[in-house]
Amino acid sequence: MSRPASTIPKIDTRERILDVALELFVAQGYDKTSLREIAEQLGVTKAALYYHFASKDDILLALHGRLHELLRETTEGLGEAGPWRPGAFANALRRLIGEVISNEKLFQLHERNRAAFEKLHQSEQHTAMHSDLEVRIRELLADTGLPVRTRVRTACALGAVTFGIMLPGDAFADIDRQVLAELLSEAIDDLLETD
Amino acid sequence: MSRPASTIPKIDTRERILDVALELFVAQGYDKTSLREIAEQLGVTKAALYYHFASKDDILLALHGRLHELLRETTEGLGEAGPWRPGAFANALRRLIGEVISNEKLFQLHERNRAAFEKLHQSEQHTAMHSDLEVRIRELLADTGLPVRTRVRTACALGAVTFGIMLPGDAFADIDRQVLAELLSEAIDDLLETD
DNA sequence: GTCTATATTTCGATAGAC
DNA sequence: GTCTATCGAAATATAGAC
Repeated sequence: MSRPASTIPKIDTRERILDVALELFVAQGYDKTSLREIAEQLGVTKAALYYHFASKDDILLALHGRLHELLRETTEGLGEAGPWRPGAFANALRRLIGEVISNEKLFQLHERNRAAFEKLHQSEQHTAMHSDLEVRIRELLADTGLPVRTRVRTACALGAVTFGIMLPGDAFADIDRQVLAELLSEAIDDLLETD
Repeated sequence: MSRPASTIPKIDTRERILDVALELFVAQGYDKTSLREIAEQLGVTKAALYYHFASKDDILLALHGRLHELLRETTEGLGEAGPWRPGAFANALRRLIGEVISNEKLFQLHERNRAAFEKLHQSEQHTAMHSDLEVRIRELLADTGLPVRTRVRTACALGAVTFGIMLPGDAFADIDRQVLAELLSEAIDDLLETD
């Protein structure tokens, strides 16, 4: 423990802000959540948030960064350059299932606030902050050189994983996460490896 | 044409408002779209909107009604009472593909503004305005009497159709809608009729 | 049915004390 | 690092003339 006592933060307020914001953005939506609400639930005032973040968008951007980091670790070294082969996507998706399950909220944030992220995407110069995965999926779906069937089924597989974990909410509360992961992986197989 | 000339509306302004609102709500999101924007694109003022609708939420509710009507027509007589058997769901889903394709915007509205709809859902007393389809899907997913595999795959099939049509956006612009419908139907088969 | 105001509220953001 | 206080902008909604 070489850190001087004077610089120890309360308990990393910045991260606590992000945790609360994530919770509220998922539950109510980004736009319908005010900074006042976040601050109240945290026991501080709005102004305090502005010490840690430059703007409301900046909070959203930081949460986007969490996902970005997560995807980078998961997908790095999977395909070096150029567009992916469909097989590589299947592998990435399978590998991703576990991450989505153990970071449900983070993915829900993106699924349920697509409009907000798109606006962030175009206005800010957070260039090259796109996740590789996201870009490559787009490339794969739009690649007219691939069989149409492959492209459509790729989208289906993506939807299957997304809905299989996020749509049901409480409806799948009784299902073991490990079992769920295996069933989803199996579904991906059926969608992407039929000929 | 028995309608008296004096009661002929300009061109059914109410419907035109809904059309513009649908377009903007999908493109920018419900919260980020102001009534001023809707009015401007329509060539009228904000106040005019309030003649036709009681509130902004009321506009969203009317659009929800459009979908409700659509689903009612599509699913009526499919299963009379009680929860659905999985097979009945597969049929409903297959039947639904065409509707989703030819009413893309309407479904996108719901997919991209789930937060707004949920708030509408709980605050307003638009009780019993839930679509049968929606309720029954929930029942099916949460039915602990069914095999877990069936429940998970039901969610997958739903996601496959949703993402297959809505996620890609322009990426599938080159794909014929009829072909797309057949490929999705095929994917549903693979997901729901494997043993 | 549509207009010109205007009321009312809420929110994001800033300034400056502590 | 957090507070009080406030500004300015934008949005929803209303009142009343035409």
